[in-house]
Amino acid sequence: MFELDLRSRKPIYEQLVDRLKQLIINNVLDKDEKLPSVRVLAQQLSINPNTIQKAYRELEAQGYIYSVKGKGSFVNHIMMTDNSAEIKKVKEQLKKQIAEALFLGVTIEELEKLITEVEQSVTRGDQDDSSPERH
Amino acid sequence: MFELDLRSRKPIYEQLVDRLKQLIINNVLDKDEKLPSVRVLAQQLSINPNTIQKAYRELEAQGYIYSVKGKGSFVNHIMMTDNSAEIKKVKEQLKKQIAEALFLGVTIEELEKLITEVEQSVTRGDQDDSSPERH
DNA sequence: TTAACTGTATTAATATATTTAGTACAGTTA
DNA sequence: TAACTGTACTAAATATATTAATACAGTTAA
Repeated sequence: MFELDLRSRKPIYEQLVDRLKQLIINNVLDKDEKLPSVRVLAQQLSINPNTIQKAYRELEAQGYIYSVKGKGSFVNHIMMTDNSAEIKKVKEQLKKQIAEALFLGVTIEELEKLITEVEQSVTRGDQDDSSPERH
Repeated sequence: MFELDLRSRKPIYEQLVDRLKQLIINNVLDKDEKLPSVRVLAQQLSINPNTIQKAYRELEAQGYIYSVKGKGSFVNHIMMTDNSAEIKKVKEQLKKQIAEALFLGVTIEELEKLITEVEQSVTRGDQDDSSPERH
């Protein structure tokens, strides 16, 4: 499904969270799409199932996925969840990164170009009303 | 000088790096301004000098400060260093954060407003030609 | 020159965080 | 029923961060 850097200073479960977020954000994974089970993904990546579970738990806490016992873990309809806390976080982080970029010599024009690029690369995923029952 | 969260999941030395970067980026610390010595800052913050040293080493590697044995550590003229690698990093990080923000519902207008806000908050520091000798 | 400062390096011990391993339980699906 | 799913828990192993103590070399000012 994707590659990990087992030698990275960044914990594996964090890499997993980041990578899965990317896939969800860029609509590579559709709404309600089933993620690999913790055991299957663990085997594919040759890491412990507990590590996958930790990543999935974090993604669920942040509202990106939801899990149903016995069924699996699925991509969430993000708008259904309260993500105001996440928005605040990402905005604060963005301000720091923007300040750093400006300091390093990146121009405002370049920053605006980045926004345009990202916005165009994010293709909208179609809506789909058939969702797994959540209990 | 500033406060740290010793209970945070984020390592102390990383908090130090981030905080000092902020101060440098926002011109709270002027070019060639002397930072507290590793021992003094360690005492002020009640942490080990080695942890300060680790943060300073990282800041030096990223080009934000330079250190002279026997003299001290000083804020760098960032433009004198090759920061293209740092620029590439921060741009990549920004793209991820922008994608996440858009996904969470932040509008492009809000993103552009963020840039304006940051740009206005960063007051330009005056140039100063008297620098410590680097050897 | 001396005393007190500076950065830097190294080793060892400790503390904390991450990952693995193994097991168990409950719900789902065919 | 058999094989899947998420979830929880404890224990052990591993990796990382932090502290502690010491040492060495360059700088500064008395």
